[in-house]
Amino acid sequence: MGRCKRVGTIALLEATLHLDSVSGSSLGLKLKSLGAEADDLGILLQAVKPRGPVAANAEVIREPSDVRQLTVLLSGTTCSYRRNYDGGRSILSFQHAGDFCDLHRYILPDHDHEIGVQALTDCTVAVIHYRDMERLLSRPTLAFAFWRGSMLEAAVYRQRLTKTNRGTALERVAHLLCEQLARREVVGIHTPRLPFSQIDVADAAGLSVVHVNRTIQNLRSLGVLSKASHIEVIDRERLEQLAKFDGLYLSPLQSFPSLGSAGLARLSPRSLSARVPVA
Amino acid sequence: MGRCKRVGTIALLEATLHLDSVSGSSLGLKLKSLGAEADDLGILLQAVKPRGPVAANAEVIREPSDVRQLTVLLSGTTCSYRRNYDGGRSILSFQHAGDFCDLHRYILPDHDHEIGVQALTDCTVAVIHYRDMERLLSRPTLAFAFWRGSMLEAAVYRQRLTKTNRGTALERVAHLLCEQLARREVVGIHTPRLPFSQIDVADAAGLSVVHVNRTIQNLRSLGVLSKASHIEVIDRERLEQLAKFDGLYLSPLQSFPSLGSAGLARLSPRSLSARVPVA
DNA sequence: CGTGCTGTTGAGGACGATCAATGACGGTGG
DNA sequence: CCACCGTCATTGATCGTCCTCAACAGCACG
Repeated sequence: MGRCKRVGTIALLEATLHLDSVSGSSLGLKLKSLGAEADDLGILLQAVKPRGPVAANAEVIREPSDVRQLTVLLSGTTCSYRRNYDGGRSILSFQHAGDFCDLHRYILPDHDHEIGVQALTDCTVAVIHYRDMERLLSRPTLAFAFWRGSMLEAAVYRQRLTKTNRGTALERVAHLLCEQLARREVVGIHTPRLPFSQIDVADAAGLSVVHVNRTIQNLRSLGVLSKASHIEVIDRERLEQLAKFDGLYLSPLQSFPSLGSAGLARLSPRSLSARVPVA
Repeated sequence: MGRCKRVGTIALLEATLHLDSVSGSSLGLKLKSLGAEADDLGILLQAVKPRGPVAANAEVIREPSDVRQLTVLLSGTTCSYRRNYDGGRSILSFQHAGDFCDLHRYILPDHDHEIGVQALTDCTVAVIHYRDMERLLSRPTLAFAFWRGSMLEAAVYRQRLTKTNRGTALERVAHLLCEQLARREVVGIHTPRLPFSQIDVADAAGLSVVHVNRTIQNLRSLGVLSKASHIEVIDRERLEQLAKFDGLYLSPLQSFPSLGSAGLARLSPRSLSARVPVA
């Protein structure tokens, strides 16, 4: 798998493309985390066309005509969301530097046209035209990287599904924050401060703003978040405890000894539903 | 994209592989719905090795040693689930004939080892060894079909996320049922009866069994479900109304006129969260 | 004819939604 | 410089959906 072939060469390639080295290296780190090799990055970056800045709160994918291209986030933070019938916003996931904003509609047609992408901070974005994708995908390792990207997205949704359905408000919020911290680290962002408003958190966690506020105050009084008016994690370990967070699902390549589902013995039929304390 | 090249040839190929034609054609239908061509099906079916029956309530993926192969469901219904800390079962999704049970761990290593697959009815399954996958994936249309499969899975999760977070119990349950009906139709299953217990529905919808029971009784009194002790939809249209169901996200290939996000004008910043009645 | 699983019903309680109002902050224009 | 405005954060009070606990009925199974 793609070893660390020195970030320098990547930054160099990016520089030739007028991508600033910081954001570019986020894209590079992201792709390496998906198993792309150093050669792939060069090829890919040739296809990445800068598209300039997007102001906070603006839509990243503007109109249907953006359809024939893939949008990639170079810096800043965005969210993909959907409107629910009553006009509310449901945030499906966040994107950080290096993430693709609309990979979901490259292969599937725009059935998910109802999904929007909104900038949460000032951002810079770039695009890859669909006609260039074929060339990129002809490289197996790169094709696999894209596929992995899709599956990672699915894994994130899965995780959210389980944490969201059951679980208290505190767990949901804590888990959401943990996930973002972990995903940002993958692309080289290590700040403890997250660029979300409480409204964003509410829409992502499926809670009311009021209750998110109270939950955050709770986290603050526990010494997990700073007292500042923004969201800043100061005791990450405790946060992960509270969230019962296990970041394994976010690292696509790290293999580890097959521990299997050893503990999960055959239990009686559907009574699986019952709260059987795991052996 | 993949026209209907006559199901007969598919059935023939399956027969030579000792796959019964009914279940085989589910797999065929599924793959065609993902854009695979008739030629692809032949190639694929050569790699599909029958693995025999699985009794209701048993685990489909038995142990870690099943890791180097993909499991595909030929007949019956299964669910993929995860245990949450308290021993409860969270159902992530259902599989019907033709669906892959563990595609999620082909490209990603078994980070999601904690995901189990349980038979809800008597099933027959087959496997594709990973070593055969490379050959399959060398065919672009087939590789795309697999990728589409992953993305479709993600789309299902997305939909569940929005319907599950917000939305009443009745909506959640109704939507769940609608989704299964639609997905079963894709693979040629048109019966109005669904092979789930109320416990399964509860674990999938993130509700307590008691409340699911009351919700189902509600649906029965509305004339949507039959009074029988199993789950049988007798007024599907009404069910889809109640669920606000739009099955578009389940049909990966059907393209349609770009209707874009016309109605969603640029609104003021994050107040998107507010219940702005959609213009 | 018990045993186990699923389905059903009742009562009480908790978590989180909703409604309403206020404070803090930054930007804009007079 | 200050009044005005919009956005976000915060607080209190009330209400409803859904959870939990508990018990029982029907049914298949041995």
